[in-house]
Amino acid sequence: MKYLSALGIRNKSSEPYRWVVVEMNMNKSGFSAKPISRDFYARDTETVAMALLGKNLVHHCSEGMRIGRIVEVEAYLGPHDKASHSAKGVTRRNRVMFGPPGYGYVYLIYGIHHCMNVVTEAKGHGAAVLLRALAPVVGIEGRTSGPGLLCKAMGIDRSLNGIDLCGDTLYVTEENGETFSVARRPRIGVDYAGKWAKQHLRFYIQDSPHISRP
DNA sequence: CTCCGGATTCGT
DNA sequence: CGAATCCGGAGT
Repeated sequence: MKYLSALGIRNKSSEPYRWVVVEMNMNKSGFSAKPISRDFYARDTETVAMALLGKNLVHHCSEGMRIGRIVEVEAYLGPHDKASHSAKGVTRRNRVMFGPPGYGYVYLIYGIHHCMNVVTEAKGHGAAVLLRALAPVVGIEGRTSGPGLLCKAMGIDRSLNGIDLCGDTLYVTEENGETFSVARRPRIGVDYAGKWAKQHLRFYIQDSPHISRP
């Protein structure tokens, strides 16, 4: 059963509400928005990366529903991309990247932080898009700019590695927001990757105040 | 088994 | 700029 629902949103009690209209349906957690389809992910990785900008990431976790609008991502193209985890071939850690599209690849970095990716392209390709920053929408506490902080604010950790993003727990939804310009820059923290470090595979919403780095 | 370093963040 | 802190991947 589907509903159109208007959510009143404010991040601080001193701010006015703004209203967001979303298509929702019932699931085990109560209300949820509709996940985008697997076909969306089964495309060229740069295309998926840019298309993710402006969409909402939704997580129904034990503390309730959390939603953030995706404002910054990085594309990791496959085994030929020396900055990608998949450049080392299939391993225990990265095997989700080589699986079918539309699944979450979540790993621990520097022993402290989690990073969340969405798997793209056909099964076996080994590509993904890293989610780097969100704008808070619903249920978010703390900062959301930077891949580790994004995961912390959304309640995402390695227990969600391999999760089906076409399911009803963690997924991406359409958002009817304002139009925006997309900026391209080199990816962050991949200086070891030679010429691949120079490729402009980081995408973000121009002028968003929630970008992790300019 | 040991060793090295990382798609980061925070505090100095 | 260095510490935190753990695990994956490579080498012995």
